[in-house]
Amino acid sequence: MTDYTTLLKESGLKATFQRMNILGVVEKYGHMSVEDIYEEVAKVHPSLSLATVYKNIILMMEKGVLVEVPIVGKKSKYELAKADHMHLICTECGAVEDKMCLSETDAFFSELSKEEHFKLDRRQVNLYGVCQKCQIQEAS
Amino acid sequence: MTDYTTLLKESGLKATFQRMNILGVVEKYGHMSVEDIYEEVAKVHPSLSLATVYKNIILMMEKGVLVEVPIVGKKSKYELAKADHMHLICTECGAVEDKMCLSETDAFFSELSKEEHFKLDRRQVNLYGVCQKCQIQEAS
DNA sequence: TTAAATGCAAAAAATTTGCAGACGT
DNA sequence: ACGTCTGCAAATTTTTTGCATTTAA
Repeated sequence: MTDYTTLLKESGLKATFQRMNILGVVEKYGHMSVEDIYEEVAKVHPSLSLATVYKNIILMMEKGVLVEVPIVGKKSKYELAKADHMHLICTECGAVEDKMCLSETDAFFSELSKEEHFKLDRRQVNLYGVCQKCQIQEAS
Repeated sequence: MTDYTTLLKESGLKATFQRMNILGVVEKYGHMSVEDIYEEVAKVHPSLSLATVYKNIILMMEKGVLVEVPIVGKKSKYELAKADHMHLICTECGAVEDKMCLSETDAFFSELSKEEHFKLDRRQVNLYGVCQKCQIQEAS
């Protein structure tokens, strides 16, 4: 998906240059903090205001276009809303990688929720550790 | 466990009144934000400084006594370090409930990490939804 | 006794707000 | 043309820091 204009309009938002670019960099890099987004979009739009980034992240989250990924010990990152998935988070380099959710584990979570009379809405699975790249660098 | 003095000393920290009380309220309530902790401990120690709470949370996390629980759309909460577990988080009332990790799902995460050459250190499973109590209130 | 911890106040960082002008539809 | 959005600057909120004093061991 790359048609941000349609995505925004369907969400009841105007397709501004700033919003298109926010979505663009988030899709390109996968997971970005507020600062990350600001710095990256400012490259192509130097007059961008940080306040605009904040306002849009909040707005786009409300509209279900962006999703917050809170991370232990760091600032939250944001990603495009997409099919449920898990995150492998490298505690060395900070990289966040998406992994498909495992249908097996999802089944267990659904079942557990049912037992607990908990109306499950959203799962969040983050695995923290050291990615392959950082392991190799450490070894040398 | 209630012997915070031993816990702190074994972690190389002095057992101050402030620290004992921080651990006390965190254990009592389960999951608390920085502000929560400050307000609660200040009740028994009115001269408490918010800076002291911040400093101690950071220190106790470094020593592995406290653990951060980042939550979508809210400030992080903190809990006592304990056996790995998951969280059921109510998006209505904010309650956080601990649930034992499922050995079945853990096995899948370990296996996935191995496949990905990811050195898994810590799992974080948060299920967001509506707790039974809030469902009942909504119905009425 | 002495290194570590506290509390305060000030600084820094992060986020939010209000509003005038610009822009998308 | 209209209502929304942006950018700015100011206000708030959150978190960190430095330092003089106090405290646990």
